[in-house]
Amino acid sequence: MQISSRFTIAVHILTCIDTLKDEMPLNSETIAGSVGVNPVIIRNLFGKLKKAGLIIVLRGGNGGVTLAKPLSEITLLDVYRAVDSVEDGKLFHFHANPNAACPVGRNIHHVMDGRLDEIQDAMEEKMQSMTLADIVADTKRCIKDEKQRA
Amino acid sequence: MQISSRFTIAVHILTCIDTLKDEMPLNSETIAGSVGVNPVIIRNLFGKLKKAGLIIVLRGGNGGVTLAKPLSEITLLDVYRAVDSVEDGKLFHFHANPNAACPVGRNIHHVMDGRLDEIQDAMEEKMQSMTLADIVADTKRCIKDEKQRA
DNA sequence: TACTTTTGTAATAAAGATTGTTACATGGCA
DNA sequence: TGCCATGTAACAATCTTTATTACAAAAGTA
Repeated sequence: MQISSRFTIAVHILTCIDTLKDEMPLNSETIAGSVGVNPVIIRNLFGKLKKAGLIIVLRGGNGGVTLAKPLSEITLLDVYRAVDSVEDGKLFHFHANPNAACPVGRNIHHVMDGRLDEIQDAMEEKMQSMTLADIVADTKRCIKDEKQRA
Repeated sequence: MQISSRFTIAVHILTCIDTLKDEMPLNSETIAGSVGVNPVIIRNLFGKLKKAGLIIVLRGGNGGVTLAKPLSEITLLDVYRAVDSVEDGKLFHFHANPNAACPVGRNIHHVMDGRLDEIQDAMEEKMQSMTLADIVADTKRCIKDEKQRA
């Protein structure tokens, strides 16, 4: 199955915070409007991103969300891990009951584990090489291009 | 969410075919016994692996399954793709309704798509570098070690 | 203090995928 | 004609995701 949209939504949230901070109040309601989901989904992700130290969230009038660190210090891997994109941090679901009475059944887990980790590492290293600063820079460039065309 | 156990089960199946071919009849029943799932799960995977040209499946008495090509020519990526490990071949689930009325909402998909593809490519390249011959060699070594210890 | 706004979170439901299981038709060989 | 194994349909159980309502808790303001 696919990796949860929590990940792309979280990137969307962080991009909004930096890109729209001078244009509108940044709360779960307005961001939900941009993402196209229920505000509670956003508030739950606020909780995870806050716990990971990526954002600061305040309650009450004039509350809302701000970044806790520079965009250049937030990698896609940080976001991916913050929102529990996969169960227990493991990308692959290994079948649970291989038969220990079979020579293959009792060894396959051990033989595959290292390789599955290598594959996951390759993916996570690529994620670590990309920062939110890259994403936001591209987004702002797109917006500027739109204005020029208009 | 995690990648379906169809992937690890399929690797288990192919490993059984080569490792146990002289020890027992290789049909959905015996392989299901090694994997620890219902034979119908195995038969459904037979269908996908067959369609991908990795195995040959015969019905009737003395039926069962054999490899369609050398293990060294089957990569983990081949198996991963054969069994539809992720929907539409896309690793990431992108939230479906970003708001086109928002500057971020109407650009985020385009900005992220290339990067998500890069991440997926990094993972798939690693998978392509590993063959079933590697897995089976390790498995046979484990089995030999077990016998020495006994 | 009372009011308003916004987060935090529980509870619930609907939809979708995975996995397990039974049942039976189909194909292929003796 | 039997026998055996695959192919597949049909269903159910479980789990995760996503959506939604409701309300308590916190924080600022009049």
